[in-house]
Amino acid sequence: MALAHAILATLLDSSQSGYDLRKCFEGSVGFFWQASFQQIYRELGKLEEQGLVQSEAIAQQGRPDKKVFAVTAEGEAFLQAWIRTPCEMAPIRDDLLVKMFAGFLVPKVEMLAELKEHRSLHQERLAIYQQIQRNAYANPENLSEKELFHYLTLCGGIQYEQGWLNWCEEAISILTKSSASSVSPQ
Amino acid sequence: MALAHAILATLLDSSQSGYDLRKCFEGSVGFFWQASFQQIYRELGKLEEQGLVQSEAIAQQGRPDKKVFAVTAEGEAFLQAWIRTPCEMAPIRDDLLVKMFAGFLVPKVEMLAELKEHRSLHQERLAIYQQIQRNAYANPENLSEKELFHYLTLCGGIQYEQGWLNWCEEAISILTKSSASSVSPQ
DNA sequence: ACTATATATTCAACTAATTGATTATGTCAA
DNA sequence: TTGACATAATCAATTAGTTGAATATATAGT
Repeated sequence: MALAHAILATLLDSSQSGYDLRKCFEGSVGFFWQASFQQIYRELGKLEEQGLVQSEAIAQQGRPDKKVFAVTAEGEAFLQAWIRTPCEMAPIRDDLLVKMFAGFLVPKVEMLAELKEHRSLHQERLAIYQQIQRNAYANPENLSEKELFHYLTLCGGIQYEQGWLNWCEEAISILTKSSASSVSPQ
Repeated sequence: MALAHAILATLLDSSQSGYDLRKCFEGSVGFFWQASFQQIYRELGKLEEQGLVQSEAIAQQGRPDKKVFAVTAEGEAFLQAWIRTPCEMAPIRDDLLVKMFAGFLVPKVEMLAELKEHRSLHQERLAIYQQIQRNAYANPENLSEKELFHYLTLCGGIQYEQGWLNWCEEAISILTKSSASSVSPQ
């Protein structure tokens, strides 16, 4: 279970509200973890109970009040201890691959359409990550400790998307060739 | 929720017991889905209730009896319908990337050790997949419909592992360079 | 005035996944 | 003959994740 740790790691970068965290998780932090706001609020509650984060109510003009969460010393120690314990490889659980495994059940054109859709989704995502790379990490040699690790995380997201993109291209190419020479089932 | 669909797709390939399914999920089918045997048995129970699979008790000599599950016509239609509905990209949730994001909390040598461990894990996995590729799919041009789709799934696993491997190499290289010139904390 | 969007949080119900144990039978090796 | 391992299945408890809704305030556009 790493949602708690992902939240701590994000808050360590900058203290913020659950709402802002959620935006991080669908934005820049999304290349290593994703979570809904219900999950985030629930987890923040638990973390506060355990004393790993603490909140401060901030009154705002023209907007609802917000609770800004910050990592405590215990929270940092907890995160550090977790980082030091070895972890397993993340298991693959991908709907599109399951579909592909039984793809002979539908006409090839339909599988091709889904593959092309995913290709463009991964292309978009990759383009976003590469833009972050160009804008924020123009010369990786001169980064601070913290920035360097954030940069490595971004690189992970890029490799991941690149991998999927390669596969989409490969699968489209193979399926296109084979459907040119044979008739698809219904 | 694609566990049910992953089970149906696997059973469609060959009818088998929950125990055998579990072995598939940690073996060759593992490049698109992973599940524990508790999950599999529970899901098989549900699928049987819904009439999507049916079981036959097989008495064995020298071993406990087993229940072999087969996909019904309804099960196949159900799977086909699911394949035809578009799906989203799989979200990334990777412990190692979370660790990396807050990697500045521990000495670089420790992060490097973890990265090297994961590099070898991904290398091993990739080697297994590539061996399957060489053994079972020596010339992808002459595959049957079904085999072709299974082959594409394998390609997905290969690209995935290759992507992580690339990242491990990249991260190790960058961290090694930077730790040569600076002292680690802690 | 009405609608949509954005900020900010929470509740309730449900489904999925993990962890750990339990119950059988049989084989093989020390 | 004891222990380790493989086959085969299930139960109970807990944790994690999803879905859908509700509440409240403010801004911008039609």
